[in-house]
Amino acid sequence: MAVGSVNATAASLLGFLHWTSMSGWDVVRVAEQTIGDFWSLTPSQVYRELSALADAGLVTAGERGSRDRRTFTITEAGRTAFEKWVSREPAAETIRFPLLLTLLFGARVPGARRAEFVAAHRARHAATLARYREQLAAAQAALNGGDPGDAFAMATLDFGLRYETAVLEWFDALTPEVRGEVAPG
Amino acid sequence: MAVGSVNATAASLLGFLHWTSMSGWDVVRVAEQTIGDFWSLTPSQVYRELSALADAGLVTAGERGSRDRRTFTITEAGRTAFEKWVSREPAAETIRFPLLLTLLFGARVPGARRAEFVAAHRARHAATLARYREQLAAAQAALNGGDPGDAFAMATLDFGLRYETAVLEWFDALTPEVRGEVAPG
DNA sequence: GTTGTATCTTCCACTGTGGAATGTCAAGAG
DNA sequence: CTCTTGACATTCCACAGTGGAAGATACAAC
Repeated sequence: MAVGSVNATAASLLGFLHWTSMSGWDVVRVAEQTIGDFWSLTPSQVYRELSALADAGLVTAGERGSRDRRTFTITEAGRTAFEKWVSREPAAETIRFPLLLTLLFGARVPGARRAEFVAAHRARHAATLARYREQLAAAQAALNGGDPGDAFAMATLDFGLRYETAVLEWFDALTPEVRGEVAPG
Repeated sequence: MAVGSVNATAASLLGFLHWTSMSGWDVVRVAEQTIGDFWSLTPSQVYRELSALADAGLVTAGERGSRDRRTFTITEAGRTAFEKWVSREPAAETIRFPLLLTLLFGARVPGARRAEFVAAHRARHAATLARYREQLAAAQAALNGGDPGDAFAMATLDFGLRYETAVLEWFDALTPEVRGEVAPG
C-alpha cells in the first residue's frame, strides 16, 4: 500500500481509530455496527487491512496481549491519509442482489420454490426494517434526553429506513405469477 | 470449478447462453443490459468465467475467429448445472455505498466538498431513474402492441424504479447541515 | 495507404468473501 | 479442582470481483 493512498475500507478503519485505539476484534465489531449495513466487510478483511496499515506506518500495532490481541493506534501519517481519502469523490454504489437474478430466470424455477425464496427474503427485510425503527426510536429518545445526536449517522439510518421500506413495498407489489403462487399464465 | 457447481455470475452467463450461442463480447453486452443494474460485473470477469465454464465442460468454445473471437455454446452439463443453481436459495444482497461512508465521516469533510459530492450523486441517480422510466414506458408500449412481455423482467425493473425513487427521496430529505450547505450547528 | 476509432480479448494487481483452522480465556458443572 | 463448553481473537486460504492497462484486429474516413 502506497503511504497516503488507502482504499475505502482501510480509510474507514482509520476513521474509527480516530476515536480511540482498539484491538482488531473491537474494530471488527465497531465496523459491523456502524457501517455494516451499507458497507459489507468481513473479519478477514479487517485484519488484513489493519496489518497492511501497520506495514505502511498509518497505524502502529501494540505488543501481543492475551489471545494474541494487538492494539492498533492511528499515527500522524494515518490521519493525513484519512483526510486525503475523505475529501475524494466517492464512487458509485454497487449492488448485488441474487434474488433478482433468480427471479429474472424465474420461468425456470419451480413456482413453489420461488415462493419460498420470496417469503424468506421478505422476512429478512422486514426484520431489518424493524431493527432500523428501533434504532430510530432510540436515537429520538436520546435527542429528547438532551443528547446532541449525530446528524450524519442519522442520515445513514434514514437511508436504511427508506431502502428497506422500498424493498418491502416491492415485495408486496409482486404479482402472484412472479411470486410463484400461481402457474405461469 | 467442480462440474455442476457454479457461482451466481457463471450461472447467469449459462442462463443467457440458453437463448443462443454468443461470443464473449456479446455475453458482456447482454449481461450488462439485462442484469447490470442489480448485479455488478466486469468484462474481465465474464471472460474468466466463460473460460472456466469451458474448462469444466459446461460450455463449448468454438474455433478462434477474427479478433480471437470464440463462440460459446451451452452443453447438456451446462443446462444441468444451471438448473441446479437456479433452484438454490439465493443469498442476501450486498450493498456498498461509498457516499454513505463519506457522509458518516461527514464532520471531517469540508461542507462545500460534501455539497459537491451530494449533488453529483443525486444527479446520477436522477439519470438512472429517468432511464428506468423510459424502459417502463417502452415495455408498456410493447404490451399494448400485443407483445406478451416478461413478468419477471418487469419485476426487476420495478425494483429499480422503487430503489431509485427511494434514493432520490432520501437525497431530498437530507438536512442542509448534512448536505454541506450550512456550517455545522 | 494511412490513420484513427471502435471492437474484442487477455492479463495483472489489488480488493472482497466465506469458511476452516488454531488457539485462548471465562464460567459453570460435577 | 478439573473438565467441558462457549465466547473471544487471529490467521490463512481458495475463490470471486474490480479496474485498468495492454495489445491486437477490423473498419471507415480521408
